[in-house]
Parts: sequence; structure tokens; C-alpha cells
Amino acid sequence: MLKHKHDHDACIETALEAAQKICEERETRFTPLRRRVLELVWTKHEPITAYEVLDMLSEGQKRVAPPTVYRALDFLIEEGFVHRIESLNSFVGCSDPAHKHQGHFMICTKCSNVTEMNERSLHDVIKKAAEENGYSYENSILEIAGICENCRN
Amino acid sequence: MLKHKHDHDACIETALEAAQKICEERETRFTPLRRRVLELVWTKHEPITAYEVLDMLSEGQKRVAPPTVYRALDFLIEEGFVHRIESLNSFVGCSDPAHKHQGHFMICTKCSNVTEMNERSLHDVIKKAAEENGYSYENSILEIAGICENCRN
DNA sequence: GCACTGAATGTTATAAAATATCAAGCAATC
DNA sequence: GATTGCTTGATATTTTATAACATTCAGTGC
Repeated sequence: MLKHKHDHDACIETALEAAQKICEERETRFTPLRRRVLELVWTKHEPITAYEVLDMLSEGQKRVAPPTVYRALDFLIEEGFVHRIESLNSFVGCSDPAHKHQGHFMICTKCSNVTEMNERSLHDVIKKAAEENGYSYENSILEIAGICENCRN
Repeated sequence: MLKHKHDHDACIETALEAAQKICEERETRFTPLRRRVLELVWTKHEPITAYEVLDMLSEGQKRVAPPTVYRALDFLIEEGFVHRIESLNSFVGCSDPAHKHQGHFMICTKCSNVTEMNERSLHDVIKKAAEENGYSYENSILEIAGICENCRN
């Protein structure tokens, strides 16, 4: 069942190519394993758990161990290709990998789809709120639960 | 080492009394176990994990099992006396238990202290952002990491 | 008082998520 | 081709959380 009308294969491919390019620029190593994990994260196109990645990664070969997946995910998060959704213990591909940032998300409680908001204004408001309360700002997690447009119709 | 200059015992006592009163109003049961768990959460006055609560609860008596703690925490969260900090898998006492709400937090990455922000304006901005992106708003998690005023001095 | 009911707690077992540690492989540099 | 450091493999364990069923307890009606 297609939730979004888009060419999903192309969408994955674009993400992989972008990651590849960024890693070349940064001289970090986009190894086959890391590439494969990023691909699996994008394949689901919804928050995916580390153990789901693990299962998919293990298909048709010897089962990989959790650290393999977690290390790959750590790298991808570090590079900004993947975000972690704290409230779901899950991971999603980043829609704007070129700029490192912490993601702000809306999570549909019906269909589980996640939308990343890259809104400068929202980020600024949050940062300002922190500073007004005496905190220096490092980063922030924002996860909004609600019902998406599709599911309301 | 005291981090805040306040009478911590009084602060715990206030929280317990408030909870008691609210439960009477709502006709929900503020049992000895639930009271004790809330007390332990407030005693630490920093995010506390379920298993820390479990250990403290077990002191000087037969060890309690995880469900005992999780159920009490579930109740306290449901009533709005405790918030869960997703990014830390931990729990903190709510500073405004009289009004049910989802908490917005600042977390000091040095001293681990947590400050709850009950700012209407921030809440409104977040809700508006969600709606502008086509989501109905249910609730939201905001956890800002930074360094608190104390730790910067 | 006593049986009934439903909520709360106890108990046992297990699932789910994540990490520590050490070993082996591999890729770049000298 | 030896060295170095990063990456991956492998084993074990820790941390976090829940499922399922049994027992206890408080309130209600009789």
C-alpha cells in the first residue's frame, strides 16, 4: 500500500548518492555495510528499529550481531544521514543530509509516518527559549504526535 | 553536594501533598506504593531510571519486580505527577502537577539537572508548526540539551 | 458479617534495546 | 611488506520494558 505518491526507489537512490558524495567531501568512509544500512533505513521510509535493520541485513546470509548495526547507525547519525526518534527507539533517513542538524519531527499516530520539519523559525524559538531559561543551547529533540493529513481524510 | 539552594525535604513533601490532594479530587488511588515511588522520584531530583527506583524501593525488604515499578510510574505519568524523559529513559517529578500536560525540558549535559519549561508560548508555536504541516496536534516531546547557568559559572 | 467485583500488587518469565570487550580484517601510509 | 588506525566480527552481558497469570485488597450490595 503506497502512502506517498513518489518513486520510492529513486528516492532511496538519491539519498544514497547524496551520502556518498558528502562522505567523499568529508573524507569519511561510506563502506558497503554503512551504505547497506542506510539503504535499509530508507527502504522502510518509516521509523525502523535497529533490530528490524538487523533482521533485514541478515537475510540470506549469516546473522549479523547487534553491534554491527548499531555501529553503522552511529556513523550514519554522526554524519547526519539518519535521525534517531527517541520516543520510538527508531531511526529514519534524514531529508536534508547536506546540513548537519538535529531533527524535529511529526509522527502520525495512525500510520506511523514521520515528517521532518526543517524550519529555521521553530529552531530559533526553541533555542531562544533555552537561553531565556539560562541554558546554553546544544541541541534539541522535538517529536510531535498527531494525525497526518492523509489519515484524517 | 547541594545543587539548588532549596529545602529539598519540603519540596518533596509539597509534591506528595499536591499529588494526594489531586487524587482525592479525581477519585484515583494514591496508594502507599505509588506515593513511595513518587517520593523516590522526587528524592533524586534529577532524572531517575526505573531500575534506580526499583533498587531504592527494594532496600531493606524483599526485592520488588520491575512491573511493580513500571506500573506505579505509569500511574504517576497518567496522573501527570511524573514526566518521562525519552532521551534518557528516565523519569522526573512534574513541577506543575495540577495541570495535565506533556513536559518540555532542558537537560544540562554537565550536571544532569533538568528544568521543566511550562511556557504557553512555546507550546503554541509547536502546535502551530504541526498544524501548518498538516498534522493535527496531540502532544509533543521537547528535550533541549545544553549547559545550565550553574555549570557555566 | 460475607460474597462479589474490580483494581492493585505480586510473581515468574521473557522480550526488546543497547553496549562492553576482545579478536580479526582491511586500507592507507611509509 | 610492516605498521598504524579504522572497520567489522564475535561473544557475552547489561539495561530497559512488558506479557501473563496469581494473589491480595478495598469497596459495594446483600
